[in-house]
Parts: sequence; structure tokens; C-alpha cells
Amino acid sequence: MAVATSDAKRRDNRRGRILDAAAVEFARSGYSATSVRDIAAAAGILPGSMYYHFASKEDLLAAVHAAGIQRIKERVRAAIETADDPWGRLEAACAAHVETLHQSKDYGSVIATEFPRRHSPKLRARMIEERDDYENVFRTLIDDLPLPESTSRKYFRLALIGAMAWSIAWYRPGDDTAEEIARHIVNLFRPSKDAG
Amino acid sequence: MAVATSDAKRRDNRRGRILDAAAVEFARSGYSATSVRDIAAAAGILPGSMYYHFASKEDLLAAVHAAGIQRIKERVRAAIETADDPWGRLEAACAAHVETLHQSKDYGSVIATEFPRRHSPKLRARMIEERDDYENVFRTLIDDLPLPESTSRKYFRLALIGAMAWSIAWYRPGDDTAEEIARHIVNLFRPSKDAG
DNA sequence: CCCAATCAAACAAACGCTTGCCCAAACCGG
DNA sequence: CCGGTTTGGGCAAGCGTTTGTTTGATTGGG
Repeated sequence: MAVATSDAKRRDNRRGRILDAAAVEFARSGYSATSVRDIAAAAGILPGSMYYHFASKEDLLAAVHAAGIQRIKERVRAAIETADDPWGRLEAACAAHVETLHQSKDYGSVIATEFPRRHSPKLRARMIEERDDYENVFRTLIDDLPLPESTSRKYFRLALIGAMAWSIAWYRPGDDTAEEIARHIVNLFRPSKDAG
Repeated sequence: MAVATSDAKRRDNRRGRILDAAAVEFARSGYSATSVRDIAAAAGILPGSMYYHFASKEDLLAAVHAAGIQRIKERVRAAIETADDPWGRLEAACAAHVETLHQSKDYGSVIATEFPRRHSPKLRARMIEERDDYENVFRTLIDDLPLPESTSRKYFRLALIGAMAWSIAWYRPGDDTAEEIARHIVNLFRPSKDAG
């Protein structure tokens, strides 16, 4: 049991290092512009060695995407617990979302950057499913908000997620923190602005 | 003069056909995943013939980007003229922006999809310059809005443009029209929601 | 001594790009 | 009008490189 765990841990470490390297490279250059050799070099292995752990480059992207969704979902879920009122919970969730998105060593920006449409049907379906599952967290949060009846909660969610995702296009280190960005964005969507 | 015009027209037509094809392919698959052979096939020429009109594949992207910015800027500028009040002008601008972004045969989605960071310094500088110039249109529009002092106009602009840009990630033909999407999004950003 | 894990090397295919050639239309002195 | 010349534009072919992937040998900890 202890041996099995150690084995699994080590395998995960190797696999994890490749996964980390792939996330960094995919985030920097995009999937198509990243070569298996780039990833291997960043992970400190030879290109062929990757294929012991992953069936293909596409499989690697799928793993990065799944891990990225899992992490951001965990962090957002944890952040929600720190607040009680609906708007506070949304703000906490957005702060965690933006923060995770901008950690370059993380998988976040791959999610905001790789469009499902551009990948094979199989991978596309997986990506959409995982994203929908994650976005349901926000769906619930937004359902709990006291909003005017005229406000479309669907567009609220899409616009909010879009505004946050787009931040990776303009954000530069040294700008505001992720928390400040999230607070500003949420405030824009708050009907009674004078409450902020 | 008439002959010269005809010559220029024909040259522009050839060049234009390659440009159109490149825009379509770049929009569908992204720059890196699009080959010169793909573009040539879509334009009905052989791969080598492209290099008579453009120095490189990167040059072709630069031309698509410049043309895309020019078109969307023209349309947004024209749309602004159709309204008088600040919020109406912003809504008209956003409708034109989203509409242009979603016309698949157009160059709009290349703008929202190709991140300057991922290209060579030279091209990156060009892209950023053109985008900034275009975004100044929105900067002016937003400056004219009557907003609470607590509202950051910078984040207003970034969030608004992000929300619209992200629509290419979720929009499917058959959904709402670009005008409806823009109206919904602008309403979300309007402080007095009951005015809509 | 075994077997999980990695390396070294190479594969075929696709890549961006270059070159040399060719045809048709435009040009222009006579 | 003519007919030689220029030239815009595309074709055919292939350059060297890089791509994702495979394979067979090798290694080292349990």
C-alpha cells in the first residue's frame, strides 16, 4: 500500500512535470505553435519520453485542460465559502477566478485561450463539457443575486466571464492585483453602484 | 486613368481574394494551425503564388489585422452617428462591433482571437498600435457617459470590450442577433437599469 | 534480475519559403 | 493597326527544416 502510493506519487511527479511544462508552453504560445520538443525541453526530458505518459499531444492538452478546470473550480468553490451575502460570494469567486487565470505557471490561461471549436470533435466535446460544469458554479451564484427582472442572468454570466477572460489580453504585471480587478468588474455589474 | 484604375482594381482583387481566404482560415483555425497551403487552396492559387503579393505568412496576418481594424472602425464610427444620447451612441457602437466580429467571412474574429503577445515583436507592436487606436473610439464614447464617480472608466472599457470579444467563444448561429447581444451587454453596464 | 521508465535515433509527413519558367495582356515605336 | 518587348501573376517543383510519432536499445532502483 505504502509502496503503491509511493509509486503512484512518483509517476504523478513525472507526469506532473510534463503537465506543468505543457501548461506553461501552451499558455505562452498556444497549442498549435507549441511543439512536443518545446514541452520536452521545458520538462527536461527527450521528446519521445513524453509518449510513455501521454498517448498524443492532443491527449496532453486534454489533461492540461482537465487539470486546469479542476484547480480553478476548487479554488473558486473554496473562495465562495468566505462570504455570506450573494454579491460578496460572487466577488470572492471572481477574485479567485481572475487570480487563477493569471498565475502563469498554472493552467488557467490555457482555458481562456484555447477555443474548443478549433480542436478535434472528441477533444472539443470534452472541453465544452468541463467548461459547462465549471460555469455552473457561476450560474448558481448569479441565480442567487437580487437582480432587476429586466436583467438577463444568462448574459450576466456570459459577459462577466468574458470580461474576466479578456483580462489576460490586457493585464500586465504591476497593474492592479487580481482581487482589485475582480472587485472593479463585479462593481460594474452591480445594479446599485452607490453601494460599493 | 481608367486603365490604371482597372489595373489597380484587378491587383486588389487578386490580393483581396488571398486576404479574404486568409481571414477565413485564420479565424477558423488560428494563425499557427493555418498553413500557407490551406490559404492558397481557399484562394484558388498555388502556395508559391502567395509570395508575389505578400512577403511572408506573418505579413499576411498583419494585412488581415490592419484591414480588420479598419473595417470595424469604419462601421463603428458610422453607427455612432445614428444616435444622439451617450448611451444610445455606445449601444450603437457595440452593436456594430459585435456584428462585425461575428461575420465569419470578415476579419473581425481574427482580431479577437490572435493575441499580440504570441507574435513577433514587430508584428506585436503593429497589432497593439492598431488596437489601441481603435479602442480610443470606445474611450471617447465612455468618457461621454454620465457615470457615478466611483465607476472606473478604464475597467468599464476593458470589461465591455472583453464581454463582447468573448461572445465569439459562445455564440452560435441561431442565437440572438448581434444587436440584441449588444443591447443586453450594454444594459448590464448601465447604472440605472430601470431606464432600459 | 526484472520491468518501469527513459534515451537515442529515425520515420514520414507537413511546414514556410524560394526558384526558374511560362503565358497572356499591356505597352509603344513605326 | 502592327508586332516585338515588357511585365504582372501564377505554375511546377523542390529546397531545408520542423512536425508528431514510433521503435529498439539501455538504464537503474526494488
